[in-house]
Amino acid sequence: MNNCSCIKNVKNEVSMDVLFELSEFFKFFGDTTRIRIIHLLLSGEVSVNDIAEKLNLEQSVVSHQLRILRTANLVKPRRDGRKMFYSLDDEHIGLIFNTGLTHILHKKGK
Amino acid sequence: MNNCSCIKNVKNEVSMDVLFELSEFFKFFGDTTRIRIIHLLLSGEVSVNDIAEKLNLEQSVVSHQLRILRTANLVKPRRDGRKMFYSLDDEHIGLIFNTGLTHILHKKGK
DNA sequence: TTGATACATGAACAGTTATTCATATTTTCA
DNA sequence: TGAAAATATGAATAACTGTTCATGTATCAA
Repeated sequence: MNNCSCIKNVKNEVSMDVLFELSEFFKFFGDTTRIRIIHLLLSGEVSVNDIAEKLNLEQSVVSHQLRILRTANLVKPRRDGRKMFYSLDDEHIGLIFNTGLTHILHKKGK
Repeated sequence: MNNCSCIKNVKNEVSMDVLFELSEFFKFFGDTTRIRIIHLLLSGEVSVNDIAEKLNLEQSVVSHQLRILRTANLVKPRRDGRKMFYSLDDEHIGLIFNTGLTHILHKKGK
């Protein structure tokens, strides 16, 4: 056998780096404001002001959270005049959202 | 039409309560220690001391995090003598873990 | 250019949370 | 019963995070 660490990446083995990134990734979904924004963007792109109005949040709060989501490449901006439209930037986001949602609804169901 | 709030639960509509619970739920995955514990338990039940040893964590840290996961019904304990074996308590946990993992690996892939 | 609109950002504050250390509880075995 | 092993818990601390408030930047229209 070989005890080189390169060989260690067998099936089901996940490096600590990946586990760290994974927890960092889930953190983005672990905030009410962000999850509400993500949920809203699931149905298409929305401007910053519209997000704030529809979610009844201050514009500053929305901008701050959008910056976090944008830095993480979860949302992407598009400028149109003075407005900024944000939309989800990753195909996985909806999947993860719905997987969690299914869990919650299933739990409430019984 | 009927404006009773009961009728409001149309497709794609999620109440703020559920969105709040959803974010609370994702928080459990948003910590490195907990995600490492969850990952370890994916392959079966493990005792507290074994978790601490395999993850190189203090026993106290593991117990504290296990309590959080236990309170949230994400893990369940089983006593055997003086040992406590913990295992995942919900079929969805592995699914959510893997959905996130797929995202991370896919992101690193390109 | 000036004013107004839309958005971004920085600093400060408050609330939350994970870890550490000490100690308590539970079970087994001599 | 007493000691040891395995785990749980409480309090304190330090670090992190979201919101607020004030202000800065960019774009358009007159």
